[in-house]
Amino acid sequence: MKEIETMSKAEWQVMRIIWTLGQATSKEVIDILERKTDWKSATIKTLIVRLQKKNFLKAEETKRPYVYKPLIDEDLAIHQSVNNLFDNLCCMRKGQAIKDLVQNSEISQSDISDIVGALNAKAQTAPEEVECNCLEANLS
Amino acid sequence: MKEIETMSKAEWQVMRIIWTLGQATSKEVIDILERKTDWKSATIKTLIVRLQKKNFLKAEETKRPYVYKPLIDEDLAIHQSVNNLFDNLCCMRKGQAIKDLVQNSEISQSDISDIVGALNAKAQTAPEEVECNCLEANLS
DNA sequence: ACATTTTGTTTACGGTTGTAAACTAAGAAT
DNA sequence: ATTCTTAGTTTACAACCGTAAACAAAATGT
Repeated sequence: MKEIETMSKAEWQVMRIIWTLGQATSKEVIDILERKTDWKSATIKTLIVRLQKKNFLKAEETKRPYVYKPLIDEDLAIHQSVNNLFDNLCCMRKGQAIKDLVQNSEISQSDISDIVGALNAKAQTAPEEVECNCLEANLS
Repeated sequence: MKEIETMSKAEWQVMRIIWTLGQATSKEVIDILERKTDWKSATIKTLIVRLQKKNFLKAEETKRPYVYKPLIDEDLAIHQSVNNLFDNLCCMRKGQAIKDLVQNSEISQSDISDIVGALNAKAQTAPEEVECNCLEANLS
């Protein structure tokens, strides 16, 4: 009884290639991943099949070789994954987790300005302290 | 051949309680999680056992009922999980992912300042653009 | 047309996770 | 001491995941 499909680590690698190329044949995906990883082509085929079953990819089957296209937007997928993970965290600690991410990620000047902008907006209504609700019955 | 143990979603819930309390008996954990979720006590016992096998928890077995204590620091666990997820992402998109997180998380005033501070430091050396390496053979 | 190569489909297998019952041992109550 | 209750251990089972071989169908080369 799973409500929302999630993407496994290996599946992410496949999707990234297809998102970046816009679309791709299995050969393209396999060539790239055989350079990035030590996966066998059979493994990569399995991942493509699973991504289709999960409705993250579709195959254009009008002619061979099939062309695979994403069915989910990359930014949406990122949004869902990241927020899904943050749901696990104590809300009191999310701020520091974000700071840690900032320090450990390469970020462009324009993204930095963007994030600062978002933070300034946030500061208008942000609380002095965020309460930990790890022991509360309450959802989230 | 798994190098680093990961914490599953359900296991996170257990750890959060024990981190917040500092230590806890199984009864305490079960009482709290039975209010937060619809898990049976048997399920929660299983999670506690698995967390011990993964070395995230240890039981103080000197007297009954056992007292369970965390073997991993909460901030370290968060750091590992979050960075592990971010490793899946196209590096070009991490900035926007962080912005999205900022917008969707409750963050305290002091954490906001902290993050802004980190961003300002980052801006000293940040590149104009971050290159996508989704198709590169290169690690990461 | 037939052999070979490429690409897609099916099957496989061990480990993890969500979910939990059953069993056992140790405390508590009478 | 015997029974009830609580807490810890063992077993279970289906879905998902990493990993891949085997098989089938289509395209390509000769």
